[in-house]
Amino acid sequence: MKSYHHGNLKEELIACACRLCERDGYTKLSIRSLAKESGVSQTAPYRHFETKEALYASVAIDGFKKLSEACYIDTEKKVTKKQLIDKGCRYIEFGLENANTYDLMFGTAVGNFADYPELLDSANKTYDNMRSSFRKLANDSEDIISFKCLTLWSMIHGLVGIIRKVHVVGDNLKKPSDGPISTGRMVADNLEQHLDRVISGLIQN
Amino acid sequence: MKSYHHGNLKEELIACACRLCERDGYTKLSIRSLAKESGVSQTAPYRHFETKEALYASVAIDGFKKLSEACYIDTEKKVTKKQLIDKGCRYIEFGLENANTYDLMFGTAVGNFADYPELLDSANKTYDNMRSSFRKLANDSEDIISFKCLTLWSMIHGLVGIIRKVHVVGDNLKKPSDGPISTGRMVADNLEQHLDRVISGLIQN
DNA sequence: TAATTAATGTTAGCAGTGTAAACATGATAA
DNA sequence: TTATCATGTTTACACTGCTAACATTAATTA
Repeated sequence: MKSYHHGNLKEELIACACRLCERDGYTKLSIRSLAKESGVSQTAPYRHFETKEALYASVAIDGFKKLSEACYIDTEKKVTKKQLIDKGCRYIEFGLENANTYDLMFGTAVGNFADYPELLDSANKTYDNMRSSFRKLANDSEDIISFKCLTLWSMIHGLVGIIRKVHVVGDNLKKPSDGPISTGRMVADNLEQHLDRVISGLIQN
Repeated sequence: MKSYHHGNLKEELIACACRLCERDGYTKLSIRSLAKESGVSQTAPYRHFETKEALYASVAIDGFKKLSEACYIDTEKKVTKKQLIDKGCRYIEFGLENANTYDLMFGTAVGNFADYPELLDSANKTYDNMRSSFRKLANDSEDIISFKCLTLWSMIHGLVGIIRKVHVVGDNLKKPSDGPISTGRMVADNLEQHLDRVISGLIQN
């Protein structure tokens, strides 16, 4: 016989939300279905999340922690170009393999990260590690580090978006020899080489 | 006295949807509110759009046309580096000034562009003009053109996303000297210079 | 021109949503 | 032991996308 109090509802809701968000996309997620999945009444989640956005924030936090982990570089030790290329690859792989979660993290589901300090913190940590990597890689001024870091970040972030869009499109298209489809596939299939070229260019300048 | 038939409902719905999507974000848009705005019954829009996604597609088509126009380069004539930098700037400006529409265009609101041939077409045209620009700028192989084009596209697409996220975050934060906030602002404020560096690197290699 | 059909509108209704208010239960602190 | 407070439930409201059945008018055809 189950007790009136769940005991571990918040964690279970987050875990469940993470799973469903990734499976169906965050737009398909409803608080009610989530409650049902956890065997609890429709409005029970509101004891743990003020709004749906707060629930999204929790899922995003989990996502940023996993992303950070997936592409972490130990910046105490020496950092090599190869490591940075690898970091970029793993970032992009995360974005492609956790596409729906990635949307949640970088889309407009959570309007303002500052409303959720832990989210802001976990997002910043992801960026900080990339920045530290650049700082360790070459003896540049802070301005140059900013430039290089944002260039790479925008590149890999953009690649995630573009490759996905292009793949989705490509699946139902007689592919033109010239359009974004073949290009997207090409880059996705040669990710490491592509990043090598970009990062090499960045390091030299 | 107004007639039973509206006469121009589809166009009015699209125009209205474009306006509301940009103002409030596409998630806030409802078919019902749209119908009310156009002075027509709740379900009248279903005579012109099978689903809400189809309506989104129409808004996205309009967005891609405007984006294409905003950063068009005449690739019949000679193309200069300066023009390409300018193209990138105007692309990013479009993304920032029409942020909500841009989300709709590049997010998951429309699952598969191939379901809406006109959308696929207008999206491809945007890309094609950038590709043609690169082709005109230097005498590279098609593979190299693909590489350069996708690099730049990902960069500017990524910049739109990152700058926005960073700005939203930044507005409510004691800015750390090291985090993404100051970086994002810096780049947004020096967009032309930033793009110059990236594109110059691309052209030389 | 008259009759028929197709396009475009309306009304009513279903199942689902986020969220607030009032109430119930039971763990924890006084 | 009792009072409080966190956490659960029930009920309800206003909203959503979408379907089915019906109404009106424009377009097509006999």
